[in-house]
Amino acid sequence: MAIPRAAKTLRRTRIQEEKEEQILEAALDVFSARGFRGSTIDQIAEVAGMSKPNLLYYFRTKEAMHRALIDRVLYTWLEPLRAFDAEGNPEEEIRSYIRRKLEMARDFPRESRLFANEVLQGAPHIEDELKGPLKQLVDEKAEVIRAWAKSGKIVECDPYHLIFSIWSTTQHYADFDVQVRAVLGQEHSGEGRFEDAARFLEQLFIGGLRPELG
Amino acid sequence: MAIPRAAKTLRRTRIQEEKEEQILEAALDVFSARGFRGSTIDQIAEVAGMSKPNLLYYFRTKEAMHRALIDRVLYTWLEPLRAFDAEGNPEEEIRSYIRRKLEMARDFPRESRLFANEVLQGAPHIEDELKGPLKQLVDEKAEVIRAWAKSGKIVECDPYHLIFSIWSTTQHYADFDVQVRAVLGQEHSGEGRFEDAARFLEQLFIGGLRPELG
DNA sequence: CGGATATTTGACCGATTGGTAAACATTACA
DNA sequence: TGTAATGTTTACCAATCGGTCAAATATCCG
Repeated sequence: MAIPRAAKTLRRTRIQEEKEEQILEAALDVFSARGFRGSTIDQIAEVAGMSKPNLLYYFRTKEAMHRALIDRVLYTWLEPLRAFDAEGNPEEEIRSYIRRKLEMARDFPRESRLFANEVLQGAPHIEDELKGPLKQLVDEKAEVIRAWAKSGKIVECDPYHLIFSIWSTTQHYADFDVQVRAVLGQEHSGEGRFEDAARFLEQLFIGGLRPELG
Repeated sequence: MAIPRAAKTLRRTRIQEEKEEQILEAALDVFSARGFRGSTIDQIAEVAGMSKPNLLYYFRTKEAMHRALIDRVLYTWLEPLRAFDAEGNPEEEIRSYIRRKLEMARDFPRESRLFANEVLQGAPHIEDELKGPLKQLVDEKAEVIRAWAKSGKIVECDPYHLIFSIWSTTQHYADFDVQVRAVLGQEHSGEGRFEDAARFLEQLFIGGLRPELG
C-alpha cells in the first residue's frame, strides 16, 4: 500500500523536488498577487500546470502550501539586514543596506508582496516569525546602530524607526508598484525609476534634505 | 409595486442614509482587514448586524459596496496632500504634511489598509482614480516642490520620490502595524510609538541624519 | 384608520470553494 | 522483467460563495 502523502516519506525523490519547486513557484505567483484568502488552489494548479488533486498530493492543504512558501522565502528576505555589519563603516553600511533592499524590491517584488499581504491582513500565519526571529534580528541591529550613535559616528536617532523607514521606503516600490507607475506616468515607469529612487533615498538617508548653509 | 432597489429612488429616506452608513462602516472593517476577494458579504452583514439580502437591498453587488466605500474614503484620504500650500514656508509645509499623514495612520488605519490592500493586489478597482485625480494632484504638488528647490528654499531633490517616501514611511505604521508592534515588543507598542515615529521622521526629512560637522 | 410604499427576511439557486476516494499510470529497483 | 511504491487523474463531496425571489413586515402619509 502506498504511503498516501509524499510529504510523509523520508527520502525525497527527484520528481518530488521538481514538482514541489514548480508548485511553490506558482504559489508565489498567486499568493503574492491575491493574498492567502483571495487565492484558490485551482488558480495555483493552473499556473503550475498540474491538476488540483496533484497539488494536494504534495501539499496536504492550502495552508501547508503557504507555510512552505513563507518558510522558504523568509530566510532570503532577511539576508540584507543580516549582512548589516557592526564593524563596517556606518554610512556605507546604511547606504548598501538601502541599495540591497531596493534591488530586492526590483528583482523580487512577488516575495515583497507575499509578506505585505500577510502582514497587512494581520499576519495570521507568521506572527511567531515576527515576534521571534525577526524581532531578535532587528533588536540586534538596532543595538549596532545605537552604538554607532553613542560613539558619534552617526547622528543620534531611534534605530527601530530608522529601520522601519528603510523597509517602508524601499518595499514601497514593490508593494505599491501600480500606484508608483500610475503617478509617474507611462514615460517614467521604465526601470529607471529604481535608479531615481536609489538616488533620492541615498540623498534622504545619507545626505539629508536641508539646504547646506551658505 | 415597490421600486426594487433603494439605490434607484431619487429621494433618499432617513432609513436609507442610516443603513447605508451602517453598511459602509461594516464594509470598511471587513474589506480593510481581508481585502476585496478575501471578504464575504456574509461577514459584512454580520458586522453590520443585518441580513445578507438586506445588504443587497441597499447595494446590488459586493462590488457596488466596495466602490461606494472607496469613493467615500478617497477624497478624505487625499486631504493632507491637497492642503500642501505653495505659499507656505516649505520646511513647515513638509513638516505638517508628515504630521498629518502620521495622524491619519494612527486615527484611520482601516482606511489606509483599504487602499493598501487594493493597490497591493494590482488596484483592479481604482486604477482610474490613480491615473486620473491622484496623478494630477501629485503632479501639481511636485511642481510646487520643484519650484521651492529652484529658488533655493529647499535642497534639490526628486519631488515624486519625496512624496512616495512620505507616503510609505507614514502609512507603514497603519499598514504594517502588527509587524511594527511585534518588533517593538509589548512594552513599546502603546500609542507612544506614534510620537517616536513623528520625532524620527521629522529628524529624517527635516533635520537630516548626517552628523553635524565640528 | 388604510393603502401605498419602503424595508426585511427565510428559503433557495447555481457556481465555486477546499478537500477526498479510488482507479489508473508511471517509476524505481531487485 | 515483475512488482511494489510513487505519481496522476476523474469523479465526487459538503460547505460556502454571490446573488435572487416572494412573502412578510414596517413605515409613511392622506
